[in-house]
Amino acid sequence: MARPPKDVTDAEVSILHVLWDRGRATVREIAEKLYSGRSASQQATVQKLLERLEGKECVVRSRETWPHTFEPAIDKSDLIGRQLQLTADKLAGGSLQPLLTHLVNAGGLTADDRKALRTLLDDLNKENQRQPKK
Amino acid sequence: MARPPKDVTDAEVSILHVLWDRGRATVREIAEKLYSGRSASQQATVQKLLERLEGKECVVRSRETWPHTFEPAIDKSDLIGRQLQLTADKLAGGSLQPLLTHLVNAGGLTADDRKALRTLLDDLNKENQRQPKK
DNA sequence: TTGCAATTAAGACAATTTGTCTTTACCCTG
DNA sequence: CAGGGTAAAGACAAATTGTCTTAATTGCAA
Repeated sequence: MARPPKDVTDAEVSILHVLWDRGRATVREIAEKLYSGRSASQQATVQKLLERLEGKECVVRSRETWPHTFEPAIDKSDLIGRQLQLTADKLAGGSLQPLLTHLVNAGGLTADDRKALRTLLDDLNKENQRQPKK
Repeated sequence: MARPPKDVTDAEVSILHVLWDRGRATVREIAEKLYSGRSASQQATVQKLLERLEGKECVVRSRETWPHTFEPAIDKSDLIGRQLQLTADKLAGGSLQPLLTHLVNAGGLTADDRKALRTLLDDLNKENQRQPKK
């Protein structure tokens, strides 16, 4: 019945992609980009989606400007992380490790990718030494 | 055709978890496990969810037995992979790499996670050595 | 064999989600 | 102040989701 507040929907993500690209945009600009048109109803759709994104605190609306301008309030990488955690909660008891395993095994990593990953791990370990467990 | 298998809902996943644990189960067993009860309606709910899972080809029903028994038709890791690909499609242009990057450098990993990842990388390197490309 | 209790099948149901659109009120600039 | 563009509010249908009801089947025990 009551579905847990699902994350950001597809249409909303498409809006976010425009904002991530431009940094800031008006309803009209977004509508032109997404629908290659600006009929009243299309703009209203964008307006509604932005309103919902605002409610989810994924965009910030500047009401001082006219027309209002919108900025993303969340990074693409944050959204990726959120989505990954959702997947982990749903399928792996909340642990991200199984996702990692899958990505490394099936992610099509090149030798260079693996090398870079290893370096990253080394850095993380170093950092962890300096700041041991709390 | 090869229409991407539809997404699996939360209630459906909880059914799959039971099946992954037991390997095979009847409606009644699943209902008892999930709802700690076996009222008619609860079993009907499980029945319906299994029917939908069957439609999504996520479980196999054995109609020769009575009552019917059900087996998972998809691994947990397959489902994880499917979900990861969905996330990649939605947020990373279909590439899994950004998800990996995020997992590694966004700090969600424990020391054990990192250790496990390092082992994974070792295995990949070993495998790669057998087929050297210079 | 019959009758019963469990199981299956079919589908009704409300609550929610989602993307879209309509309507109305609002703000600016010419 | 008039008009076009914009915002706000919300209506809308279609689809989803989890649950439940009813009816038809099944296998077993009496």
